[in-house]
Amino acid sequence: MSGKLTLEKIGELAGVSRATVSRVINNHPNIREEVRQRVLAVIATTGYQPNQAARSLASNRTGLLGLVVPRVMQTLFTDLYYPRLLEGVSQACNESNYTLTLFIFHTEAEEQQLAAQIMRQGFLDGVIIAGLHLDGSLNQLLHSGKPVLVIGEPLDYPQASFVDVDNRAGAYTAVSHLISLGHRRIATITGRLDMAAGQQRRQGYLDALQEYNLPIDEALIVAGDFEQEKAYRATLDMLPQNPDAIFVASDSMALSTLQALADAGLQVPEDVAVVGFDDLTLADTAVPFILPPLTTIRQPIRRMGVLTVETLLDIIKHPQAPPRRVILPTELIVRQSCGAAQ
Amino acid sequence: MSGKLTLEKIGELAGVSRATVSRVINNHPNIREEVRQRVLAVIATTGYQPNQAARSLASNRTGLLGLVVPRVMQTLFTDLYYPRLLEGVSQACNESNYTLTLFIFHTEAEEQQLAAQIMRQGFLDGVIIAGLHLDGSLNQLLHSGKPVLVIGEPLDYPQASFVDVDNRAGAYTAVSHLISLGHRRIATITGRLDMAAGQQRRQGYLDALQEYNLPIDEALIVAGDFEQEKAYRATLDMLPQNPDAIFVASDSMALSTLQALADAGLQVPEDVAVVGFDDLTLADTAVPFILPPLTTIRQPIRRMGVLTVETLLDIIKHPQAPPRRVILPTELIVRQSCGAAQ
DNA sequence: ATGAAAGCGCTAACAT
DNA sequence: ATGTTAGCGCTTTCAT
Repeated sequence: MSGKLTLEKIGELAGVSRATVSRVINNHPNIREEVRQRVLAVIATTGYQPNQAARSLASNRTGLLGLVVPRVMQTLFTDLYYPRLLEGVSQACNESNYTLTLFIFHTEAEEQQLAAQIMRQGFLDGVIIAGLHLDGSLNQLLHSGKPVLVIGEPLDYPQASFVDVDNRAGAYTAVSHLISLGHRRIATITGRLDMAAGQQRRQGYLDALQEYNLPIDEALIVAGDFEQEKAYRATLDMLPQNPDAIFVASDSMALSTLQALADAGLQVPEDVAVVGFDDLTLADTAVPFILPPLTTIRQPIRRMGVLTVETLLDIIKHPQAPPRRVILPTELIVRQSCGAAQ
Repeated sequence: MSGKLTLEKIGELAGVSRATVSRVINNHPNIREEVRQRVLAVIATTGYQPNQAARSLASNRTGLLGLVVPRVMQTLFTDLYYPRLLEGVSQACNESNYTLTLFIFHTEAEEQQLAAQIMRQGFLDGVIIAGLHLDGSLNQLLHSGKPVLVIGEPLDYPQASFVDVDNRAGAYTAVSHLISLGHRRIATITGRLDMAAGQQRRQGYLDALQEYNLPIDEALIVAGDFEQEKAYRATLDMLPQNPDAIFVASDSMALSTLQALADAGLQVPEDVAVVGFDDLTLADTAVPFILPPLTTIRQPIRRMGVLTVETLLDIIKHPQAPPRRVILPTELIVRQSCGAAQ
């Protein structure tokens, strides 16, 4: 090995110009097969790897995608939502030869500083924002001209491209299921109503009741804000209304609801049926000690990660096309808490 | 705004050469304060951001750190180990102005392909490998000359720099605790013995017994391999030996042990005391339905992430120094499964 | 303390 | 189908 390996050197060894080597590497057409093989052979034997920085500088593409996890979403790092999302995102990046960069904001100062960095020209080819919120420095990103995709419909930015699950339909399915099991006084613990997920899950609940001509009782609609403590309290406070079933807008809250019901001496599903939303760890068999196992609406989180990358790459390829709105279906997972399982 | 913002343009606007602007940006000494202020003002008003690719090409540094999660470790993405590690790593990267890139291997093909990419010159300033295993393409990385740090002591590469917790001492503490509670027939479900964590936790168990002059009974040492199913079976198979306590080498296995004990009609901690290792979700209060809450050895996972980055940056700065061996202490978390809590 | 100028290694437009 | 060449935007000697 003599010195650093560059395109020039490879060309020299293969008896061609550096431009030809570049073409071979980038799979250009119009290369004689024989030459291509010769060049590839030299590359293989030398172990040559192109210099990414030089490449980016010349081509104005970096092959880097950013995944941004805003500060407000941090609490969510306590369940497996992000790990699963990350798996999907990572896999799709691998498959499309992009490298994933990760930005997790811990403080507001970080958010400020990193937002600038993220928008830097010639640094990221595209950005995924996992959970947008108004109050950050991130909204600038949406106007920066850089390809951006948001996970979770951002209510305040109707122009933004996003990927989300069909929260309304999921909630509708959950509540319809409870109705089909004979329940009539169905309550709901709602999520944050300033987020699309919270709003739409509530709407799905309302739609289902309406569809089956059941009365809508405001006393049965209580706020949980996606927080466990609030859900626990809300459940206890609402119990005097004698619900025979509860649709809880997230599994994490549903756990607290189960706890509250247990503390109130009620049996699930005998006294009150419960359906959650998300199908995160808590609900599935990885933790076998939850009694009773939670019937829930499964989000295809991993798939969402994959689609996010694919959609973002499409945006990068066609920057002028109108905003993308990708909405994935959910799935009802029947376990014991609804009383349907035998 | 006229055209693209470059060093040249900033220099023009500030009435200096581009070299001076570069010096200001990179905090070189020997810049007149007045000039520095003038340049900084122009940068601020124009919103100029240096082009990272150009920077990297000229300086041979990218500001990119890689975190590699090998394929074999994938199963571990079912608990919160990696999310917590990621938080620490990410935070430390933010603080030191490095950008984190994430590589999760899903298939062997991916591992092959990405390993080459990761080693590429001028791409990553340093690499963290979270869980090394022999059979991958990753061992090449250790010989590539690139700064590499491994999380978890790699048994097969004594020369590698690593960060790990003190597994032996942690296990020793766990078992000593059980002994101090009066237990004498203490069993252990071991982890994978081809990993340092598995070996050392087993060793800590042995050391504690020896220290207190308790007999070592091979029938009480059973293999769980860090797998829940194996742990479940191992527990049931070993019960005829009448242990009065069990030290389980991971919380995830400990859950299966609790399940097995429950299925065998035994009470914890009354009939058998249990202590786990890791202090992941399963053990803490985020999931309030586990009965009984698990006494365990807490790993400072997040802190490990932070230290990993700091150590790696130190390796980057002093490449010639001898390999780093960073070992963090663990902590006994007493809950109900050991019988010590009132 | 500042400027001039030589690359860093690659891509892509142009030429042949 | 391949070679020549002009940058890409920055850092970093080397002058002054």
